Amino acid sequence: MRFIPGSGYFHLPRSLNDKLQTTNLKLSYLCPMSIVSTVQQCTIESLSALFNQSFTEKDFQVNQTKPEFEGDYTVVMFSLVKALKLSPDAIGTQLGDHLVKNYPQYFSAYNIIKGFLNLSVADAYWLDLLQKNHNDICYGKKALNGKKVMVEYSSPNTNKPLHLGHLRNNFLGWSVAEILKANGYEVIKSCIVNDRGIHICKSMIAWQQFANGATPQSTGIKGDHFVGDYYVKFNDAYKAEVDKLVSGGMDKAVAEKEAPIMKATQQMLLDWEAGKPEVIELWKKMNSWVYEGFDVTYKRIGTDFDKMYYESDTYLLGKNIVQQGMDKKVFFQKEDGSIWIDLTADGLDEKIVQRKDGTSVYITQDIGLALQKYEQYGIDQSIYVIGNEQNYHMKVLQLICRKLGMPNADNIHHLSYGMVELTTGKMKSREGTVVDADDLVDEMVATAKQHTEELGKVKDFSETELAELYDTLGLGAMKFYLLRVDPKKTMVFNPQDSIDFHGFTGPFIQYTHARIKSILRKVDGSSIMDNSKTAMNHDPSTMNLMPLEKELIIAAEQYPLMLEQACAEQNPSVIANYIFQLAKTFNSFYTEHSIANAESEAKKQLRLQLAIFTANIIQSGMQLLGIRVPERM
RNA sequence: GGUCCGGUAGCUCAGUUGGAUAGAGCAUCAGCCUUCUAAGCUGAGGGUCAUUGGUUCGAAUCCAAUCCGGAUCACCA
Repeated sequence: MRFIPGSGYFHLPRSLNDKLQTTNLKLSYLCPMSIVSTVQQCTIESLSALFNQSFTEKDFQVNQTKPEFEGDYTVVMFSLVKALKLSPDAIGTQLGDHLVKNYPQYFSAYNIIKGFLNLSVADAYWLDLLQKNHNDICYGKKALNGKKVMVEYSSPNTNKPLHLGHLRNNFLGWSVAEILKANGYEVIKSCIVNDRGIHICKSMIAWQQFANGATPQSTGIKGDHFVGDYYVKFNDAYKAEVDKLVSGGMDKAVAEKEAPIMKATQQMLLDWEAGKPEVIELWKKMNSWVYEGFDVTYKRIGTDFDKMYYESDTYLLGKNIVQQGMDKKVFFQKEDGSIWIDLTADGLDEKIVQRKDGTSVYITQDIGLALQKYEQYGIDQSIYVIGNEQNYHMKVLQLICRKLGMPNADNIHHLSYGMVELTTGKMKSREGTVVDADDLVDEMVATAKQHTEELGKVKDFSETELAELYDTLGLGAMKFYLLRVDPKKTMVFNPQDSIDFHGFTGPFIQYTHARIKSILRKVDGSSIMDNSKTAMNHDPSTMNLMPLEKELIIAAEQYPLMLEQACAEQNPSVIANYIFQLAKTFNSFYTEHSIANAESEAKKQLRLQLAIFTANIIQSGMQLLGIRVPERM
């Protein structure tokens, strides 16, 4: 899963070069290799020349040099000591000499401190990199690789509106899909809607009993919230009925089954499965209300899908698979007729795959849908963005698929993300502590409005421009807040932190972008084009990079690697952390050095290129997180 | 109880294919706007990397045990 550096065009083995002639992968090799890979390759070649021994990039470590030492990248000597039978410093001296002598285009100097070989990368290398890439809006992205991936995410229930937990799922799924695209994969974003079942019937029954024909239109309530309200009403009524039965002397467990509203709900589920027209009609009507509401929310938060699956269509899938499993003796039948799989040998339990009444359970549907996805799209990988509470379920799903010998079994991947908790603990719908998605978006946008008005920098904006800016900032803050944390970890949602627009936040990065754009507006665009090459080429003496200039190029150089790492780990937080680091570096640079009024024309062109490079990467990286960046703010 | 995941600064999080004195943001304190947007920059304080032992030139990172927290182990989805 981890990214392995070293796949650039530099010194490709002959066989691989030959391969490139005949495959469509050619383009992905056209991007220049990273400086880390360059250091590795040069080190390998130097070691071979010096000591006549062959090493691979795994035999030694290349790190970025710590700021307190002179140099840019560091080769750690210790792991070579055994093979070469020399002291770390002796190896370092020979290697450093050889590298600087034989690769002057890459290395300008070296020093050795306690077994660490610190290499200074030649300014010419950085300048070349800057000139070649600063204007490339596709910098770091890869050409199509012919692989197809499906990312299933969001997966809402049609009985209640989206909440904070769904937001993490939506942002994560969307972002991972975009990151995969940027790395050359063809991606199908899909969504399975849980639109049937007992929980859906609960809100239907409650509406029948309490609504008196009210609709979202008649009440002015957004459709998903409207239906969600009846789901709550069901639970209130149900609890009241159970309490009444219990106080009448009934056992609680019995009361929970005997409560009239629950019995009515169960009957409704049977009627639904039997296709009873008035139940189907009500179901369609209420679901359509929910979808109207979801559409508004999805559009607002920027979620989209290429393929929708509905559980009402897929819940019967997998039935024939049960029969196949019986034939293959993967499943077995118990005396009561129910069908199971024994996973105890794999450290799990027995798992039911078909009820005694012949109906299929959740996991069976999932097996069927997994196969359908594969057959419909021929996908190479199938990613499920699902909370870690379902780790066990997904493990079982994959295991069953394997045992059934399904061709797609190994392509299933559970992108398991952690729950979002509140500072007060977990969200609990029963205690009313669930943070509603629509409310949260409104609050973030309102906060953006308030901050913007306080600062008063965009007083000339039109109403439309202002509304767009508030959306950009509010949603940017929210998405960044949820995506900056490693997906697999449980995270805490702190309302105060989430509406902070300073520091490690989306608006901080957006602000950096707006500042750059402000400079670029002030500098005549044509002068950039006309003067850049001539000025910079004619004045090499002023081209000695200052520390912050170099630091910024070094950071920018790492973007392609970050994209690969984010893809390999399916982890947008890699990009969030990186872009923040880049923006921070730019802000230090910005404070220290003037761009428009630089010391010389050459420096001005250099810094303009740096600013453009930074803005392009910020824009590109933020786009992969689903965050827009403003021209002004 | 079985399985899995986690424990790093007051708070929220980086850092984990083993590398130099463990980093950010928030909060606290001290500075910086007649010069490209101060939603910014600079600096200070703040750590038993849960605990103990092991592996080795070197451990927050790998291994073992323990403590603490969470998830899961439904004829629910």
